[in-house]
Amino acid sequence: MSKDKFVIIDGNSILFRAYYALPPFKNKKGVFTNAVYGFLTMLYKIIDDYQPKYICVAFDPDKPTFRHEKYEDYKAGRAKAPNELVMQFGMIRDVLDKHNIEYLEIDSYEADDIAGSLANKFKEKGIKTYLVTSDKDYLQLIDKDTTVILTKTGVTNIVEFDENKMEEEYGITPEQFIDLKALMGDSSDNIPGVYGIGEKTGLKLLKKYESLDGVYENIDEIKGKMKERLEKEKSQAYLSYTLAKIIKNLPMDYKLDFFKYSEADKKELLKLYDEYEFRKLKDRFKESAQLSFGTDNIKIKEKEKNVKEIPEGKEIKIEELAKKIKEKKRFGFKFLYSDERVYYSKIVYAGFIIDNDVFYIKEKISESLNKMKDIFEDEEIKKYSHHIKDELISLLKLDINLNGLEFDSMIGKYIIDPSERSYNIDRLAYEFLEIDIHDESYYLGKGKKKKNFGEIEEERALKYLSELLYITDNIKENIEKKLKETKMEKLYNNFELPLVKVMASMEVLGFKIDREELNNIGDKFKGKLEILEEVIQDFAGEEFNLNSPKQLGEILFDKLDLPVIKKTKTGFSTNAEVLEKLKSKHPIINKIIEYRQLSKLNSTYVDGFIKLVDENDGRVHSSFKQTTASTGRISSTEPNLQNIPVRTEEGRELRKVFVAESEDFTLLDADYSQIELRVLAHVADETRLIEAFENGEDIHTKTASEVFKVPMDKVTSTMRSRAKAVNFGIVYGISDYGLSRDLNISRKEAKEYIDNYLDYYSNINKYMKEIIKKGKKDGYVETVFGRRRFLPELKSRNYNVRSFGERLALNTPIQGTAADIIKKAMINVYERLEKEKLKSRLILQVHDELIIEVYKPELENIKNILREEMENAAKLKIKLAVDMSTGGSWYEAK
DNA sequence: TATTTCACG
DNA sequence: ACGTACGTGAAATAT
Repeated sequence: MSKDKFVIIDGNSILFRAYYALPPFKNKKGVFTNAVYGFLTMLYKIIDDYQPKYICVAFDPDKPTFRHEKYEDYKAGRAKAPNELVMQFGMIRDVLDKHNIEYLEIDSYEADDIAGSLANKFKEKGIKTYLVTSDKDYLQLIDKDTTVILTKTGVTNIVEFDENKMEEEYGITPEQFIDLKALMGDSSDNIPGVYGIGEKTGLKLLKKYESLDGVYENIDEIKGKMKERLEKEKSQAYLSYTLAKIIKNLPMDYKLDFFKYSEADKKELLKLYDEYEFRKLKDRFKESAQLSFGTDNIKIKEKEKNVKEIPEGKEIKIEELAKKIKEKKRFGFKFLYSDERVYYSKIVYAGFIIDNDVFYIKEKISESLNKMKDIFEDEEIKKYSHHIKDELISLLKLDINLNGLEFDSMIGKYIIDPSERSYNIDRLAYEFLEIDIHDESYYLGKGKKKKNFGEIEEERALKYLSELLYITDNIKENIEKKLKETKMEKLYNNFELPLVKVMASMEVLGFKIDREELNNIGDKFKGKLEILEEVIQDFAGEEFNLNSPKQLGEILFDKLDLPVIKKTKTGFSTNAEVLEKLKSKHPIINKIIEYRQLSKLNSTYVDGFIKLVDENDGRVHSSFKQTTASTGRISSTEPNLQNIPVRTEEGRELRKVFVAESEDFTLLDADYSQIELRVLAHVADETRLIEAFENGEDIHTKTASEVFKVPMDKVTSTMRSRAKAVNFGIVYGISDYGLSRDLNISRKEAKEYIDNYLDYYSNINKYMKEIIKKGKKDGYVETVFGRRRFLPELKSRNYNVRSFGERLALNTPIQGTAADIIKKAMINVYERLEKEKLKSRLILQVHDELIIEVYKPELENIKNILREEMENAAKLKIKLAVDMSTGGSWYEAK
């Protein structure tokens, strides 16, 4: 029989930790909820993992405690809890009430005294007590029936301390922990301790003399400065002891049963979580969802809570559907697919919504859609959907080129807030309509067992389809209104929506791969890897997995005893930077560097790629994502075509496998020259930089000349490359530390470069200060074209988080504006190729670079078009410049 | 699923 | 005293 468990949580400690560990999110009303959320995830984790029979939460009082009376500087210098956190102390009490969990607060004593006393009182009752906190002071309370659960990092990453673990970690008993505190003090509580004694020395003394008393009884054995200090600060040490000692005998008139954890008041709790917008936590208390389909019609709370059901879809004949659409001239639609990768899937169901009526087709879908070709292609008939890129792709495969795209709820919400984790329809339903629907994974499952829409009950699939269409239809107005209010209508209508078509087109077109060449390169890599592996294991004297950083670390730092440069949270760091520094220490290092590089190229770009070449056309059809990057960039997956190697010759070779379709075609590669620096010059209105660009000067040389204060013709190549790093750094939100690390120079030197730079480009200096101020004031920063990104990090009290926010504030308008510009260029190029009925096609974008597969007879024409559209995509204070080149492969065209 | 490493702009 | 360059995605190992 295992003992009943009693969990006591230090409410203040956990809330504090949660508040600082989590991003500062808030609900729609602007109330911060992060600490409450964090506390609850911890509470639920503890409940799930430990199944306690009894629970109590202890809080600190608002007023001074007996420790303040003993020592007036107790906790002095500690910053007052910010209001955003204080509010949450009240909120968590509400939540605990609804859970029927007891909490205690006792005048003039702290939460740890309550915890200590409770644990002590019930010790003899045959229960096991767990104290949950982020405060190490609690370790003194450990005994055979009392365990401390400490937060490690974040909120729910925890570690258990019992007597054994205590011995292991510190080599002292729990009681001795008080003596340790007396010696070393505690800066967070402003407990003084003895000056000059920290954890290491403290532990050493205790292992020798056992206790504070022991230290003083044997004070003559101790020598030198330490003895002096100990003698001088004796009273302070004993005061510290009293302050650090947790009270264990507060009168507690409670029966154990008082703390018994029973049912929560689900209804009330759900109401509260609705207000706080804790969607995930709600699941815990939802009445268990009816899995049998058909019976779980989701009720909708329309604004004024008149309950209404989502319309059920009706099967319809294509002719009838076409008729309805032609009358209405506007419809929403969505397909459900047989595969996650739409390009490779079949349409299982096609759903339509017209005037809130949902229809579907489930048979002969391709045939039916073909009959609607004229409707889909008619610019005058308006279409909308959620994530319509998928439908554009499957229609393109049927040779249907959709026109009249009016709205995409996924893109709309992305524009409103580009930093969301997901833009799934269930989230939008909740946010805009307060409707709870099941998400896709509810129907399909996830992970390895994930099904597709062809494998689940028809009724369930159709239900999801109806919900999706209904929601999309009904949030359209909300989203469009919001876009108007935030002045992002133009960005949405002129950039994002038309871009969807371009993305779909690139995806369907794909990029031709020379498989033979790819295999050859792969064989070459694999041959070299085998040899390297042997050599390395020879050096190591044993066989081990070279791909395991853990095993490699053990070989390098344990076995070969090389100096440890850096540690990760799990062990030794063995990354390229570290290896670079170890190069001279052992011949194995160079081989490992080489192995790493080749192995990366081989696994990611050879083996990974071969799997993704389409058997039918020999091309890779990467999937482009328009709602992933918070800055407005697009991204590419399966395969990622935006990170094909180029920086090393060995990697660059891989670009030889990216070829034009046939002898009749060639590749045209065009990239913007220094687009981010040009954008910087524009937004900062930095005349000196603008002039440098206008004069066609080499921008890095120019920067070097100013930073190092030498004439342009005296700039060395080292100076230029360092200046280049400064230029990049400025765009990223520079710090002397980052620059010094990057250039392998001292921090002082790095700071000098930056100061010189900002001194010369004074408007950039001004801009940097202003954009941060603006971001703080408005809560967001924006690009030249009005794309916004919210930066709650700027208001964080955590220095690191705040600094991160400041760098984002600097970088986002620059990276984002550049993204806006190339998006516009893509749209214009695409539309021109279409309008002029050219055979050449835009097939790829890599952030500042476009690749067109050109029909050779059109080459000169295309070059002109591309240059024209790219250079005129935006009118900045500086002209945009484009470099172009052509070739049969990407390798040659660069 | 998280962590580490490394490919790109 | 602290601990940082901005934005992504994929593969491999460890948990």
